[in-house]
Amino acid sequence: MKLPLDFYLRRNVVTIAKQLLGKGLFTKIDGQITGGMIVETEAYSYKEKGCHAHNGMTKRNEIMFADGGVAYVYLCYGIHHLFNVVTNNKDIPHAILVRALEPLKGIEGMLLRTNKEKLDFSLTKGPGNVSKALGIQTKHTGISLLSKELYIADDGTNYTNKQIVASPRIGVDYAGKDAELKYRFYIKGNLYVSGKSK
DNA sequence: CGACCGATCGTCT
DNA sequence: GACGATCGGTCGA
Repeated sequence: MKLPLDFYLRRNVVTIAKQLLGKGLFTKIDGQITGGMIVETEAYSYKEKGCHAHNGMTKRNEIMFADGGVAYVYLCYGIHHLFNVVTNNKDIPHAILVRALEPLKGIEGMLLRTNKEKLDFSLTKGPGNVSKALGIQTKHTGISLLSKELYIADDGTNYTNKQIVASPRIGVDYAGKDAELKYRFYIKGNLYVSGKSK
């Protein structure tokens, strides 16, 4: 079952970021489904400096100002396509960066996209790797998360606060004080969470 | 291990 | 013209 639109339209981006843990993120490209379970997310709100939309709308972040339930994909460092979930209602730019998955489906296809020989933790660990493995690119910006090509599924898995770790976000030093916000969430002990042993 | 570095380009100032 | 919501490799201790 795909997550319903209502899921994304709620106000509290932190709540949604936590609830996305355990959900399935999949793409269907050229008839092949690839994807896995979300194990790590980061919340971004226009109210804090870490967020691309903090200083208002630009060409790049325009889609964050749309109603939730769509994808925001942008190019980072000229190399990596980073995938975000847009949440909240029109004109209230919130987004959730998906930082890591546990591979579930189409592993062969994901290995091909990433030029890997066999499955290891690096396949879908880290936001750049997630997008590469699933074939997500900036052209997918604006696509509905209930679409056929790109969607988030709910198999009923929910994690409790006890199983979720909150920590500061990665790579947002430029946000000053807001870099300290514990807006990064991951499933405790999951081996695909970024930043641990390779 | 940790620190550093190169790749690579669209976006914003 | 500078700089990333990154990654993987290399180098030195």
